[in-house]
Amino acid sequence: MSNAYNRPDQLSPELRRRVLETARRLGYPGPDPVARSLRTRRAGAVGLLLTENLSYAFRDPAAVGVLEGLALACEDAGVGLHLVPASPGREDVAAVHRAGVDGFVVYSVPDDDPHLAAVLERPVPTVIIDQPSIEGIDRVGPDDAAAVGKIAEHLVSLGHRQVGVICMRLARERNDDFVSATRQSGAHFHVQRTRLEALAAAFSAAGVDWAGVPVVERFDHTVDDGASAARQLLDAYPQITAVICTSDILALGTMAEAERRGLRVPQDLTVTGFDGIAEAERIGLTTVHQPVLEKGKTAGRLLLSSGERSAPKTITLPTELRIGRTSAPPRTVEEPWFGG
Amino acid sequence: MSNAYNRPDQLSPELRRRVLETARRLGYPGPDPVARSLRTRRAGAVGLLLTENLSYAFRDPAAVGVLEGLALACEDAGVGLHLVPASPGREDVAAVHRAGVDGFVVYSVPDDDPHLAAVLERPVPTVIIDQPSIEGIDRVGPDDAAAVGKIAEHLVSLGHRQVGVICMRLARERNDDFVSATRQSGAHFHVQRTRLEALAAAFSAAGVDWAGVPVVERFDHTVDDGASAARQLLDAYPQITAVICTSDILALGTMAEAERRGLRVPQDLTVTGFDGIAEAERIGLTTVHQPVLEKGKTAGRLLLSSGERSAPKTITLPTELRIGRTSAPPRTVEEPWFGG
DNA sequence: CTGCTAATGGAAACCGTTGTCAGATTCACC
DNA sequence: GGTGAATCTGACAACGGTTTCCATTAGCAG
Repeated sequence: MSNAYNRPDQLSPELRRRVLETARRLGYPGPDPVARSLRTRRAGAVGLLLTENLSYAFRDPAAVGVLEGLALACEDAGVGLHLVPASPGREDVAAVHRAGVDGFVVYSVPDDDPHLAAVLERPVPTVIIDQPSIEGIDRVGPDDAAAVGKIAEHLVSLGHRQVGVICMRLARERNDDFVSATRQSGAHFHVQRTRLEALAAAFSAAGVDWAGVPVVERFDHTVDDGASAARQLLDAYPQITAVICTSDILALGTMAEAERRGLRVPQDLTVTGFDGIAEAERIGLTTVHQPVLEKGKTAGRLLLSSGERSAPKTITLPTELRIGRTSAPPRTVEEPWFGG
Repeated sequence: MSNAYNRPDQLSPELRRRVLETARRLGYPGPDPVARSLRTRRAGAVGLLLTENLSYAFRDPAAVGVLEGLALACEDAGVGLHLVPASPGREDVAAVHRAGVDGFVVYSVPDDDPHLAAVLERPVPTVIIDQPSIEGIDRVGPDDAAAVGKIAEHLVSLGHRQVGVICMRLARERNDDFVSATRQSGAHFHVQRTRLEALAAAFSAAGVDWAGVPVVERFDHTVDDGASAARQLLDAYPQITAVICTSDILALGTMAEAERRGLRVPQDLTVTGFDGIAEAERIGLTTVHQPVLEKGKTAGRLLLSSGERSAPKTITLPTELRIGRTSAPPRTVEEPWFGG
């Protein structure tokens, strides 16, 4: 029976025809995939864990890009992609236990995420995209420190010394406010922490006191949140000449807020992003581009090829500084030799 | 053992503790999800079949919206979403057979799709989004005929009589060209066929000979393909005053081509779309909006609630004509009473 | 101390497939 | 007719859980 379905070459065409005919007549719907998976020990699917409200995940072009790349890799290999239901709110780790998959791709979760812990307990290979970085686990991501360093250098060389930062969520607890030094250094999102550290290093090297640089955090990752963060930042620190955002989405919000205030970009305010999404490119945002589609694809391939490999692998993807129309030297407020 | 994990109340805490302790010591990774699924006859996942290159699926905001809605419904119910690998090219129906799922959502496939046939053979509930429409199978979709009728009425009332149509793929065989009457009426994509029929009915009623209305088809659904279709259409029929597109993506391409030609929209050319994606709204495209997120969510809920129900259900979602800045009365070429 | 009931632990059946293996049948060929 | 290869048949043991069922024990009352 099994042979008729799975190994047509092992038996005569006539017999195969007869078997299949009889099966059809008896209303047999074909081998049960679950039973088959149990026996063959292959589920034919890859799990994807992203601890983010799915709405946001699908609304962020960078996330969609990763998803697309991963789906492509799965499609190539003929395996399914299983989206694990894991909202940030619910602690429902059961979904991770229940997922019949051959491996997991984990996309950008905090290092103390319970779902992640549940994934790592399972005896299947795992690849992490972006964060966290865990000893012994495959990881794919950009070199965040270097990437952010490029942005910082660019701004420093333009002459910016009074800057502000808008970043994404740093921990699982919501904090839509300014960020303290301890929260910065204790951030559970490795990527955001690294980016802040890289900024701190670069600006400190340029003689800027990092402790005096305001950092605003937003839990949700939307354009509107970017705008409200920019408002909060500029209300408190109007002297700022450049706003550094750790994502393009937040930067788009900052642009909107700048327009609302009548600030011209880049003459009155420089704005930078991160990711290099299409929308950013269209409006000429200065940003660091990272290959999101490649990121997903690489993670998928890495996962599907594990088993041939023993040592854990870390793949660092290239990034590229894209200087657009939203960065320029700061407007020098005090220029007595111009004034009357 | 099973009780220790799943029914803590059925045994003494002491025993439970001892069992779990021993399990941990032996390196037991918890119950195997596949074996569990086999016994309980619940996979805890919903399959999604979309016979479209995944790249395009993720690039089309309407498709992403559906996906998002479906994912939300699954998240609510705590079940996974299993993307079945099924490119239009490969006839690899095995992936459908291999998917361990409790039901399928089928999104916009041709009525002769082999993957769809494979899904229907499986003894699990199925919900179809958009197309095809199959007797006895749950379906969720807009009232395409009525929706397109609104567009047609709008254009007719504006005075357009010389129109052209750009539509999506009508069959699994590629045809990036004008569409014959037989191909129109024999289209395997129910939605596209219905839309064309509705246009034919509306314009015929307005005294326009439908046989003389050119229809251009594109296999791939991208902005570039929309542009090339518009070029083909306008090269052959420069007298056209309005281009009706069966999707916003194609309409965006048409807008681009119009600009390339130096045609002002809407003064020189009226362009309409279908779907109501964000990008269309932003530029003020005249289109019919359909609630794509709701579509996915409704399909998911319908599928997950089947079993409580016996009679197949068809849910028709509301659509709304959104008149934007891309439609206006045609430029009257011969206006002798105005001329000198 | 006996008898009954309730709680609990352990054993066995079952889910539906695949893989193996022994035995039966067919067929060709010497 | 005998031999060997090729093909087919049928039985059976996993795979790793869940569920049912039964035996054992504990608790308690008479």
